Amino acid sequence: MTRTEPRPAGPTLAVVARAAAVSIPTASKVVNGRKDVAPDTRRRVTEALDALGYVRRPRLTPRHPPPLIDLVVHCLDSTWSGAVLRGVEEAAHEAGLEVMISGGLTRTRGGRPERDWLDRLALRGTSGVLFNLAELSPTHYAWLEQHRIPYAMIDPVLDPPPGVPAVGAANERGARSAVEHLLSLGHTRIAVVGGYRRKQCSSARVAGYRAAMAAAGLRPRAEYVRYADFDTATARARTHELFALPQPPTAVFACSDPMALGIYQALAELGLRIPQDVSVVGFDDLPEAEWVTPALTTVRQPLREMAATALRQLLRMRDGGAPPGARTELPTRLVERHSTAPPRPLAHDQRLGQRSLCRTTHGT
Amino acid sequence: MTRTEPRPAGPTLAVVARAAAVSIPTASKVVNGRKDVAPDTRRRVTEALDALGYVRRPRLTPRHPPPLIDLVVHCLDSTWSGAVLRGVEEAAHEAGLEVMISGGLTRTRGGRPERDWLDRLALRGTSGVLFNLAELSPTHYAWLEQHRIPYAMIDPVLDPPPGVPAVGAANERGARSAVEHLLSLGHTRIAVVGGYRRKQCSSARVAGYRAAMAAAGLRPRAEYVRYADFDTATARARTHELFALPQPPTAVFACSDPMALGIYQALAELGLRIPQDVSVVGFDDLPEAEWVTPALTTVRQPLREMAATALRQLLRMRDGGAPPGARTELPTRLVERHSTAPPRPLAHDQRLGQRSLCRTTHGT
DNA sequence: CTGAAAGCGCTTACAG
DNA sequence: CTGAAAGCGCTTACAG
Repeated sequence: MTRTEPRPAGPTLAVVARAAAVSIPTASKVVNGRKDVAPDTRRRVTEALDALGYVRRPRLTPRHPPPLIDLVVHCLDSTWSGAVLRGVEEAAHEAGLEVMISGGLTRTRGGRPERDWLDRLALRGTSGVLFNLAELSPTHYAWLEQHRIPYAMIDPVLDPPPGVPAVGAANERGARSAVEHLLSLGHTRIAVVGGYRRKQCSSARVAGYRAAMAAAGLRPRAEYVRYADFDTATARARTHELFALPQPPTAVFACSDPMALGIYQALAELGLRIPQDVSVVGFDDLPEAEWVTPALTTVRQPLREMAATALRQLLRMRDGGAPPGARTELPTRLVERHSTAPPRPLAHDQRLGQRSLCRTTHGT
Repeated sequence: MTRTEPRPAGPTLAVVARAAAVSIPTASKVVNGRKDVAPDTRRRVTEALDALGYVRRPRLTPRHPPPLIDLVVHCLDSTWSGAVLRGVEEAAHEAGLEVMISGGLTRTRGGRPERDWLDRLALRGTSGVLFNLAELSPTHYAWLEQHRIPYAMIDPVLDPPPGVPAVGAANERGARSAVEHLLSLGHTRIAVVGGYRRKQCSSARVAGYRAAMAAAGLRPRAEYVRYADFDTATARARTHELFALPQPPTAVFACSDPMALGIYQALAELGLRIPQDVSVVGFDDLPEAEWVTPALTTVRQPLREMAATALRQLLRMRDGGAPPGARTELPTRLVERHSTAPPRPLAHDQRLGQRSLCRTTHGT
């Protein structure tokens, strides 16, 4: 905890008023920018205010939450968070609010935020809380309701209770466009590396994959569908499994860019080239998609805008607006870069490792 | 600006006290965790507090700044800021403080922060302000002093007035280690791409380059020293200039990782391979150094620790500790990855573009 | 332990 | 325009 100790005391309004030779109410008017003050009086008071370094303390009552919103992120130094932070900060600035970074849920135990954090939040007040990628428990929701703290979710892992703003991307459609792109290139043996097996947010992308395959008359084999918990290292391991299959895929759709990076690593370890030997598509369009070689073709998720939208919805509700209907889905867009190409001719029937043999022959 | 309007009013202490059938002072004691309350009374009050969702408002006087610190960053979605944010947040959490993101200086005009931001900062109070990569004007310093707001600088562009904590990395030594590494590989035609020509922070790295060259008995040619304002695109342009020279370098030291990325781009455009044709060393060790191919050899700057250190120094001073002497410099470390190798034999005398001709011959 | 009384640092009518 | 008076939402002694 902070010290509440000595520290040079700033002057009170009374001191300023005395210095300017006016009453306290008059000084108060100047501080609050009221009009009914004579120019000369205003000048004298302003000077005293400046000279003494008066610091105004807003009165904080439950009716007047401080002009700030809380952003809860799990990991502060990911490029994901960077995009979200920027979107939130811009929208907050527009609304005259500042942004407090909350580590509360980061240091969660068993899904429960630190009691300290909750207490402090209630203590200082907030105009609202924005949860990024969060999975709140019923206890959280109850607590927020009880304290009448408005909140909203950015790309929630689970859908929040009805009436709570939740903004995500068009996961199913986005995934579909990724797979359709691979299909149009001529791939049929397309694998998918999903995020969490059971969570709705990532199952929508796998569903998009299935839908695109089905629309092309293809039934994806069970062994082509893997899950890697949105983790780079796990995706790398899954890729090794995929390419140890009797019939490895010719293309892989990763349900997130960080997982695509894991696929890149595994492919490099296997001596397979992207996109000549294997095509890879990601999902997110984080900055690393451009830094990697070859630059990653991926589905762009408008993170900044998602974050800004969530904040605006929160504010609208707080000000008495109607709650948004269901989850808001912002459109995605396929960004074609250099990680995809038509499949290698013989790849269908041969192990991909035996590259040198396949140069001239043609498969199916 | 925010609305200060209706909003469901939280209960006042008086309401809670009435509900618990105690006096206001007694309710106040419970809220403040005082000991002199009977257990049963405390229970009744606590229940009323919870049931009514009472939100405590700390009294904010100049003697009691809110338990929060402000972090001012220029760009929220860079990996640099991510590292700094994380370091600050961790150190702040340790100290029981929360972190407010300030866009104030981001939206600066002519070096002056928005008046709005300054006013608001004074209004709500802060335990201190941390400036990241900032260049403050005398006006800023005066304002901060007048309002008795403690502050510190993380990797300042210009050194702040004496007595103000400033934490950076050992720029000169770090740069020297980068160039010594290239020297030890056998390079002699080593170019440097610096940040800002006139700013102290980046000139220290160029000085390190010169020192290492001099120690090896080499005098760097003037045309091998370029400046690119810490900008990727500019670094790319400078690289094209460098390799249009009659005698292009065999290695380039970039004074930041983002500039190294620009060098990568230019080299790819020129058909030059890293590290076979040209070696590249960066400075920072941001995440992208690992994502790029080949992985970048670079000088690691402990950003998280720099940020945490700046915060701790600020807090120590606020609590009456002695100001740190001069700028604090944290040690750097060369991280060897895959962007450096010995120079190509003939590279000294031939244009690097003519690769195929040089395979078997040997130069100086 | 409890709470009436006084005080703090304002702000809000409102009389002049 | 100005400021005495009343009020707000507490907290701080302190008497019982």
